[in-house]
Amino acid sequence: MITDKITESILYSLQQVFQLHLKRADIEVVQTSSREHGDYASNVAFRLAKELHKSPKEIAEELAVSLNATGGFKKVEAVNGFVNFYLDHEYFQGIASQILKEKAHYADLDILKGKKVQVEFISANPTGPLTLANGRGGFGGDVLANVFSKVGAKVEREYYVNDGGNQVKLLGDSILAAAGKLEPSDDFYKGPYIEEWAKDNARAIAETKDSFALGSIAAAELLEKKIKPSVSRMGILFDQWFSEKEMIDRGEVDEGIENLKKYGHTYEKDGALWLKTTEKADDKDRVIVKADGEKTYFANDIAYHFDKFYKRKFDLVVNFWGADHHGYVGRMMAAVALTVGSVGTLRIAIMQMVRLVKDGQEYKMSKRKGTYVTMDDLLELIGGTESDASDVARFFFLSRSFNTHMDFDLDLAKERSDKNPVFYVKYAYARLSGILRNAEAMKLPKPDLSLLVEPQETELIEQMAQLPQVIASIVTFDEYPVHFLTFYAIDLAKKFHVFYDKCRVIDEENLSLTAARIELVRATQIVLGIVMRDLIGIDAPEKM
RNA sequence: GCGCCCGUAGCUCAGGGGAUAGAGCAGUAGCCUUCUAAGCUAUUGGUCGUUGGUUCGAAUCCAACCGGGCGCACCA
Repeated sequence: MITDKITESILYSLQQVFQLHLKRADIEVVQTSSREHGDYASNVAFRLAKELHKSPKEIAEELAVSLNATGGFKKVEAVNGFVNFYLDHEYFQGIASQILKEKAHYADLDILKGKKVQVEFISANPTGPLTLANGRGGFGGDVLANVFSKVGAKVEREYYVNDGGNQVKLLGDSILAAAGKLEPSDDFYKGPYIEEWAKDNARAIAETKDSFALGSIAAAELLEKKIKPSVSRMGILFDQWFSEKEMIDRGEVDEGIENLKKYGHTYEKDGALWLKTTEKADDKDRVIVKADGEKTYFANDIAYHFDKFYKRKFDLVVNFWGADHHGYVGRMMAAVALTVGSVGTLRIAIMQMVRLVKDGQEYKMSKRKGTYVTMDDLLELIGGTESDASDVARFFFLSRSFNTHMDFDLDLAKERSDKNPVFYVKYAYARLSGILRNAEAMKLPKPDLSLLVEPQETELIEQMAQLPQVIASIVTFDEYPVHFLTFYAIDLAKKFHVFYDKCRVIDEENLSLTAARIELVRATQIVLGIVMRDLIGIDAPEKM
């Protein structure tokens, strides 16, 4: 990457001018926000002012002299203590030919090369349809998995199906209540799908002995007929649907508890079995076997994570959880820290809540009360083809940081097809493709990229040169900011639209320039294609 | 009470110690005999919740406070 090259040059000059031997990590080089400060800049002079007993201004100026002599840049300038680097056209032309050569492998990195990585997301209880909150986690997890692949990991997408706990019994009770065989309760799930199922399955209700068994039948059906189709509509393909119930039946929970006991991580108190999570920074110890002999959900979850790390040997596991479960993070991390050690790493990404706004008012969602908006509702509301609707939703959810409490305006969802920037990006791709179609039949000379010297051309290439950095920061930053991708896509589309406006590509009078610009268009199509299809996961249309 | 997250343009949101704080939408004024105007250009709009602190430099880091969301089970 270019920043590495600049860093090396700075290190060399520091050695020459000040006899300073620093490490790469000590030097910061960033892309400038404005062209008048060059292409890249470093603040190294500020950092060294104290140590060298000189003003940043002086240091920067001396460095600039040295860098101009030795660095191989078009120009290096010292401005008020900043050292600004100007790159020459050859650098940008080089990036363009690199993209043309590497094609879909452009910006492939090896940060997680060969690592076995799992992303577990959505994992909504099979007691009802997917909601908007599931949409946020769904798209986020799917895209993070894409990014992991791009940096060399072997990735698996997993949906944890909670089909073994009390919520299944609750589902059974809810159905019995809907069928009039049980007193209704506030705790029960409500919603049209409960009523429907109760009506369509009178026989099963009559014949099935207990509510857990009944709930199991309903849960299995909800999973197949509601959840899986929604997931597929969202364009998500899971490698694994991991059943909690089957894990329990295999005896993994009992095995896990025995191991916890064996290694001294537990103790008994008040008739219950406790895990010493406080040893790993949890607020309090947690019960894993209740006084009545029942295992807690936490016990199952520990076994589940044993399965991930010991049975399936993932190096890195990322769980996507809603903010309403953030209180659970401490004990889960503690349990893994206590038992997994350096075998693997667990990371938990927390999605903040999605707040629905309807007619300017907050619309309260509750699965229990049956007031919620499903992913299917949303996709239908957005309209258009199924794949368009999914792309709009995907792009919208991915345009916010996970930390942001999102407002989702349902009234706007309908119009969003015109206003969502996803179409801006798609239009850029369609334009690129159109130009290439129009040029297909032309007889062009061998392209000479050194003809690409217009500022719009350089800026377009520079934007493409950023992609590796963007991808690297997503996997490096703690919160996995996949929303960088949608912002990047918009920026790239913008640079292209500007180029399109200022630089005519197909020009019968100037075939050599046409040939060079066609190459640039090809490169842009490659990069935008990577971002849209391989990373964000939306369709890149050749025509609109 | 304790913990996590948020407070930035009229609205929805970016901004992970640097130069003049940005984008989309909304508003205003322009640009189609030329590769797709789903586009481009110009422009209006800000006490970055408040007050202190750290720093050469703070929207960004720290502390306190004010607002808002979500959690604090031998539920899942």
